[in-house]
Amino acid sequence: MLNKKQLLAESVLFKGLASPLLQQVTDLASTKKFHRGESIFFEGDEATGFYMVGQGRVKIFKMSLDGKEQILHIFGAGEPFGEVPVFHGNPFPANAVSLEPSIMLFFPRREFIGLINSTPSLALSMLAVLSMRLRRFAAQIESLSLKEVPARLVAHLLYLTEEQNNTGVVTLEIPKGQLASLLGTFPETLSRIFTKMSGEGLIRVSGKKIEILCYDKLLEI
Amino acid sequence: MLNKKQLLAESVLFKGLASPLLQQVTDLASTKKFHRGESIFFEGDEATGFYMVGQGRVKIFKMSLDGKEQILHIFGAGEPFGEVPVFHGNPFPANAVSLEPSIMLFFPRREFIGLINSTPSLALSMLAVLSMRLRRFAAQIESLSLKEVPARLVAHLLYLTEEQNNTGVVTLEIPKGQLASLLGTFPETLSRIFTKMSGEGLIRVSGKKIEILCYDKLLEI
DNA sequence: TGTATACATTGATCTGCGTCAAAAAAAACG
DNA sequence: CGTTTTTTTTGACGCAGATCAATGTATACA
Repeated sequence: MLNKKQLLAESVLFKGLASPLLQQVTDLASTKKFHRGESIFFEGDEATGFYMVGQGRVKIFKMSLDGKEQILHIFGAGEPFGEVPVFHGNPFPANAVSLEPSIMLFFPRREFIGLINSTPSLALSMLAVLSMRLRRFAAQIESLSLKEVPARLVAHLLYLTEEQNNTGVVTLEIPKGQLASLLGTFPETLSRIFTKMSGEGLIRVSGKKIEILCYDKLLEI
Repeated sequence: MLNKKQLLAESVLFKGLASPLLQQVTDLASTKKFHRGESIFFEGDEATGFYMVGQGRVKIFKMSLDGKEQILHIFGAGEPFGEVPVFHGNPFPANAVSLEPSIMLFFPRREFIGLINSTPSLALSMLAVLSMRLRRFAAQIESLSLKEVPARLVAHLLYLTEEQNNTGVVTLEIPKGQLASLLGTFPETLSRIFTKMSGEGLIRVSGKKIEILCYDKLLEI
């Protein structure tokens, strides 16, 4: 089972909230299970509230007419998603599917806005979350239009090393095909780049483990 | 001269604010003039507050090491910019330069946060603004990675037609080279696409005026 | 443990568009 | 107005990476 209150207390959004308020938030959230590959919402759906990952992972993505997808985010436990339409009333701007068996918390729009109205610190947390996302998006746009694919891959690997605060070995938490979509390219291209970089002795790939061999050379890309 | 209070009263951010509060906001904002091409802030600068366009236009953009630029936004009168770092404390994530002789209003961070703390409706307006931007960014990312340049141009033209709620003739408010950067491409490429589409009888270009000749065919792209 | 499904790699080909160069057109400005 | 500066257009060329097709390798699930 999932300890809702503890999860919420540790999330960016509700961290530092006074205990009675936290209880209020906890009561507000309903939970729902999703299995791997199941859709949570679609682009264009009316948004009656937003979600937070309780357990598992979600992928947020856009889709073109001919079925190509571009991943916008991948979120894990404690991260809110689908909050954007809550504040301007439009429908969801992208799709969400569960990447694995997951539990999602759902916060109904109207009640949540009420809560924000009476809790300035919550409003500020939410502003911080949205600001951080805008930052990431700006970086992603920069990346897509100013860098070529190898550079995007390197940036992502370095980002992962930092996130997994570690020793030169990063673990991909998504299949390589999905990573390709996240980087705005295709599985074939990504695969070729992996082999090329391995050949040059920059990295060593084995399954989902990637070893960073030559940190300096990577930075040059 | 610029009527600060009236401008603010009509801006998305402060619209609907009670008069005494509006006065408070007005007093908070200092004004500064910029001439065409002048920088307002740089990526990486510490952010002590945010801005709003009083008069003129700003371009918000990222720059690669070798000098290529990708425009993220172009803002006109009444639109706030540089608000993102206010809420998470990091430096500015992009550059801002004035596109023409402009007047900018500046809101110091600390005081503004204080104001939000005591004005829930202001917090909600700000949340709405940030949400809208996230939406646009998501669309831009989709566009960059899933569509080719002609499709991006068409999308932009249709967006302009709507914004200028009019009769099949849109006016570009920026030079074509800048438009290229906004679309994530280069002046040469954009120029070629314009000639091609003119040749096909889809549009008619003369200077900054673009006439939409065949609405339906454009939609197919 | 075998079989089905998803994921990954490799090769061959094609093309959109970035890049360099240079001229023409338009706009800015004294 | 004429001159300078900026913007736009045209041409030739090359390459990163998308696309098609086929095979090899993990992973799931009965």
